[in-house]
Amino acid sequence: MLHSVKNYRDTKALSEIRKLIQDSSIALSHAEILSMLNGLCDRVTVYRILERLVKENIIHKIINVDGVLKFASCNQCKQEHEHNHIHFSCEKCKMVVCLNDISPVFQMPTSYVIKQMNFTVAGLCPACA
Amino acid sequence: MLHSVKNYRDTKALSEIRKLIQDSSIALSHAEILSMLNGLCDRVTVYRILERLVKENIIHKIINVDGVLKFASCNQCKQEHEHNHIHFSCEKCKMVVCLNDISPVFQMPTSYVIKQMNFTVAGLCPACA
DNA sequence: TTATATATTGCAACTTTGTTGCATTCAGTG
DNA sequence: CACTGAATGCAACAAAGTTGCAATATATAA
Ligand SMILES: [Mn+2]
Ligand SMILES: [Mn+2]
Ligand SMILES: [Zn+2]
Ligand SMILES: [Zn+2]
Repeated sequence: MLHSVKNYRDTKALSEIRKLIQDSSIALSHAEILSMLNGLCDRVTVYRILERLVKENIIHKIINVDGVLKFASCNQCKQEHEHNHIHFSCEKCKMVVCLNDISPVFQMPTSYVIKQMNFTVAGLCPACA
Repeated sequence: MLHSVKNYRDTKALSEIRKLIQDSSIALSHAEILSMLNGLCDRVTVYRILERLVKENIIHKIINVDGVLKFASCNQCKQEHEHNHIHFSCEKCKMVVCLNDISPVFQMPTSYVIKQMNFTVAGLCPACA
């Protein structure tokens, strides 16, 4: 399934980055991932691998309220990213976590076509409150 | 009320930027504001004025799904920013609008302290759909 | 009106984040 | 092993945002 559309190749950097994100309980930024890799690959490669993992629906992007981009594993996403859940961002320890089972309910005017959503709530996490 | 805490001064750039944002039906980015000012002031000054207007609860920041930062007038914000409404972002014409009367309903675990929210829905606006 | 204090600005320099082109390397296949 | 093109590293670039400091302009007092 990973190599369905294009002839993707399994590289050391790819599997390492995927493992980092999947094993993390919180969402990670490009900078955090790069430093955790300890020089395994170039920063441009990290950008390209993240872009690829997003395209393959293995991870998803989270834009934080402070503008920092973070990445987390996808849980229910199959054909398309389905991110109707809330992302919580701690203002103190800066961690970002997916609250996969909390989906806000709202009613849009019918004239709008919805393609993606990003719900971010910021404040203090249980550890910092 | 503008000069309550600090001795703020009323400058040409400040009033011009405030007017631009208040007269706009859609949220504006730093770059958009800068170009609309037509060389009235330096780009650093725009950053500083936007920061100040946010601090004074006159405008609020919107982080778009594509990571672009936009600014819009505050409607109901008094002491603190109260942004429980949805921001819609059109993927085609790139406009961002506050849907002030659409507030998502959701239930957070009690262990989290909520300080701010950012709800962005992207897709096609009525004009582009 | 003029003088004064300091808030605000412009400019240069810098950082961070993200992108692109191209030569080189390496994973997958026969 | 040899071949093909996907993946990588590197340099160069662009956009966005920050900081320090000297110069300027606003509010207020004299
Ligand atoms: Mn998520
Ligand atoms: Mn808004
Ligand atoms: Zn925390
Ligand atoms: Zn549109």
